[in-house]
Amino acid sequence: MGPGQKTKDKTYCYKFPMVSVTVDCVIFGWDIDGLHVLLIERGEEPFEGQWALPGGFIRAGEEDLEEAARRELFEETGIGSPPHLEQLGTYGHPDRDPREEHVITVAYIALVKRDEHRPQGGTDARSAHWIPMEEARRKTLAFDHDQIFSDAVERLYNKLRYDPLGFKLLPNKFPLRDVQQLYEAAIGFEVDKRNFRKKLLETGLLEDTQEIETDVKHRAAKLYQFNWTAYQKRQAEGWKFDI
Amino acid sequence: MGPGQKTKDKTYCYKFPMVSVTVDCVIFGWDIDGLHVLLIERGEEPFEGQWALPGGFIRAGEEDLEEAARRELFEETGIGSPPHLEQLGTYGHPDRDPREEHVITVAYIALVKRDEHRPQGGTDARSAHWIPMEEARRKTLAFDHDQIFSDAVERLYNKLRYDPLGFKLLPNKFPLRDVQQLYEAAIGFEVDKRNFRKKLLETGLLEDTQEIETDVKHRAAKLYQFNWTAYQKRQAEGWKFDI
DNA sequence: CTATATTAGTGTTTATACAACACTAACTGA
DNA sequence: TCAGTTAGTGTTGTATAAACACTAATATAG
Repeated sequence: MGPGQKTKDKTYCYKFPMVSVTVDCVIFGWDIDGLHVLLIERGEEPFEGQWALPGGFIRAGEEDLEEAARRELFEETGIGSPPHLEQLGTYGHPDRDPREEHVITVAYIALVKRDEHRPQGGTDARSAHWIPMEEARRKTLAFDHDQIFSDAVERLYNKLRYDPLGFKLLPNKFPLRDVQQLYEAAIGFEVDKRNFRKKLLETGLLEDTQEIETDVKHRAAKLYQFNWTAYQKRQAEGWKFDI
Repeated sequence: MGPGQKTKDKTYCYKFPMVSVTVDCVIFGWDIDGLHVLLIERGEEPFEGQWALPGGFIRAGEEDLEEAARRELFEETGIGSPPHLEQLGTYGHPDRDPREEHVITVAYIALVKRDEHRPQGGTDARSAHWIPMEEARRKTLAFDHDQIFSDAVERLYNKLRYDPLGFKLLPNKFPLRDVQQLYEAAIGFEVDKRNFRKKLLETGLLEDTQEIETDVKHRAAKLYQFNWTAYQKRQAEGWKFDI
């Protein structure tokens, strides 16, 4: 298994048939009216015109998988370092791409804050849009992206329970109501306000910023922020977040 | 990005540099004296003579990733359909393989039962051995296999708590003591026998086989078996295993 | 065959965590 | 000033988890 030989006509040759490797991103963003996911309308075949997850081929020999995901994310959202990025899994059925070659994809989950995202048209004649979760679930996505998307949603929903991941979707300063709404959207049912706030606050990781909401048509709520450094310290001592 | 062109001198040519894709398996087996992992001694460069996880290149265009893992597992252990096989993650740093090309690997975790495994020498002039966990942890493995191995151990240990995965490492019929020992080995501390047995039995998923141990130098314990079909039914109703 | 050693097997009590529940306070806008 | 809307706050019952020690069965050695 030798390295690819570059020939005169700019092709790369190998002793065995190779697979192509892409990186696809499931980018979640929390907005005023719920959880959204970033989808693109494909500008080229296959699946031209259909909705898909943003992604692209990795640059062999040049970048790590996570670097490729970060690059992809930047191209679509303008966000260089997302608050959260994790590998979801790798999908490699030989027929998952209708083109002749075998294309496997490494899927990543990215979370971005609604107050950091600068809306941005995609490159490559494909346009990126924030799609509300319910709407996204109803769409049929290109390739096996339906599978990837539903795996990502499941992972996100489970992980919210034992990882303070959710705060990475919120602005830096937020009212407790927003936290509750995010969790309720995630787990799919409503929870008791008093119990939820009690549990949140008794972690000791939420700091009262002494500020309150503005531009609101009723009593303004206090704004809190999540203390990430304290969380890391606690985590290092073996403490587990659980909500 | 066109498919590879096969030329007369048996090479496959592409317009872009490609990455090679391998599948590596972390195969766990529970034996009379604890948890073991299957490692091979590499028979060829790079890292000749060093310990490594079993693995190999995938057959582009022919097989799915899981198929490749299953094939690899069969070659090493003779086990065709492992009781458990799951994807761990994909590792793709451009320099993780000292050879010139970019090799990414999709890592799998496999669990096999001690009473099903037929010990088997590996192929390719490399020999496979069951290594006790403590010993394996002390070894320096080839490539980035130390990282993969420790990620696998962490995943296994966490997952045992909320998935009856552990029973896939035990023989079909087992005394409750063995279950407790497995869990204690996994979580790293001892638990109370009465509480453990109570919790285990009140799931209703363990059936008394009416048999007892033999060849034991003291009072023989009852043998139980895990009712997988009942478990699947309960799981479908939303019930969660938790021990 | 008796004594000793080894592991199997069994309930209760206490502490802790979770779940259910309803009102007053603050602010906005008509 | 009144009506509408959301913020904010404790207690009590219930379920789950944790702590704890003895008797029963069998093997083996003397």
